[in-house]
Amino acid sequence: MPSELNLRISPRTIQQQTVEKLRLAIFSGMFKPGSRLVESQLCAQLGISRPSLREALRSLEAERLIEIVPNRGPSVTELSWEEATAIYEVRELLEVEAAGRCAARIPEDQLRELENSLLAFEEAAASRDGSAQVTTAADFYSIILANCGNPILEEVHRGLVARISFFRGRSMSLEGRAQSSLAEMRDIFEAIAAGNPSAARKASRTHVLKAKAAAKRSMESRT
Amino acid sequence: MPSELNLRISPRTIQQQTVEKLRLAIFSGMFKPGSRLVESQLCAQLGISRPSLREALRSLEAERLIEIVPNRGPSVTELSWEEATAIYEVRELLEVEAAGRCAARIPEDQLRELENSLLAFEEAAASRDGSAQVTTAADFYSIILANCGNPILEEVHRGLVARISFFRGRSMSLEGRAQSSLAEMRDIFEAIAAGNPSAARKASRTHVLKAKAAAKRSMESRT
DNA sequence: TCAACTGGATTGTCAGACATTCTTTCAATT
DNA sequence: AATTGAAAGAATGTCTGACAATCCAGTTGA
Repeated sequence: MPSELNLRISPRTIQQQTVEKLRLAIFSGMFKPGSRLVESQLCAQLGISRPSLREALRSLEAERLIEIVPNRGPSVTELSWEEATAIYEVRELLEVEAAGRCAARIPEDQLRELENSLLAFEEAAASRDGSAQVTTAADFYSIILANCGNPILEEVHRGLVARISFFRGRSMSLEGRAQSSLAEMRDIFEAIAAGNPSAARKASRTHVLKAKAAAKRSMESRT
Repeated sequence: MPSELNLRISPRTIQQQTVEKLRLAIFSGMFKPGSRLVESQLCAQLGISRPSLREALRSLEAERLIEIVPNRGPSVTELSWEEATAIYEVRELLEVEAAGRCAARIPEDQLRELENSLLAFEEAAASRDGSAQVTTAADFYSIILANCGNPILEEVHRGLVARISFFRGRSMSLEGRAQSSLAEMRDIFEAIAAGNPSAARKASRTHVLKAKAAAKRSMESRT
């Protein structure tokens, strides 16, 4: 019996549920960047006590999704364009590597999953449902990162992408961005399906660079 | 006046101090990987209340330095060699990139700082003081990462290096490792001083790979 | 107009409490 | 003898309530 298999079933603690709910609230734009999070209000809304909430907030702080200034309390992290650029650059580094590795080692069934997620994004892109576009695109990357063979790469990437969720949401709603994004993702998929690492890397790099450019445009156009 | 300059002075909260103390305790090996951290004991030792401690623990959990299993409490994260390998690989990715960028843009005064830190490591290497070796080597990388022009790269790198502190401590005490490490770091320094990015990248890659190999040896030799 | 002040709101921190869950021990049964 | 089951003790998850320190905004006074 493989000793590494962890069969422990973890009860979902209030802290975990709170982190997840708040994270989603931030991703969905319910809490906008810069807005303050008042503890007493959140406690009431979530129906939990202050100690539990504060634990959850510390987790989110460590993820850099919120900032906690002593004696002023938590607020949703506001990313400057410089910081966002820095994140896109590191994301490029990681994602390109992951795409390359993925092309060399993805198993057949996962490749089909990847194709399905691409189709799902295609549908979302046609539907103009911004939220669905962001979600399905995220699924697509997830599969690539999950199959790159390096869980740390995956973990770090997820953390970074989470921090630019705000930009991703905006840029995806840019005129024509979803369609060109689809074309880029198709290129990535085909390179991976063909088992061609260098092509996958190239396509992936192109995609991230264009995503960054789109994010920048979306920032400049409507403040 | 530059509006980005944040002049706010933050009072150091108990939570922050606790995180720092516990982090140091883990780095120094005072709390060994896998060992349980009992809340009541830590509260007594640190002289703080349980809510404050638990907030600090959540921060450390998010940094992956400890793990908190529901109803079992926190324990110091125990890294398998596979996970450590994955971290070394991502570290390579980041550090190589940073060294390359650093070579192209480091200012004169920082270069001198880098040289000083190299000298400090040289001294530590001669002294056989393991703890000083780890510290001074970390300073050396810090300066490189701080001058790569990408704060996110720096941040992610710091987080990863923190997680393999245990391995670093062990491998540095390996016979002759400090000396060869010194030679590798000198190569990196010279490439950066010469403003030669590709040489810096190459030297940096060599260094990380050898560090990984040394860590592996140290794991195999003594349990 | 500007500076100082004051009051309310919010956070940082603590103490204490209790139900739930885990761990260990020990007895009982097969 | 080995395994199962029960019980006690310890540790965690969570809540309530409290209070001092700090921040913020609006008011007052110069």
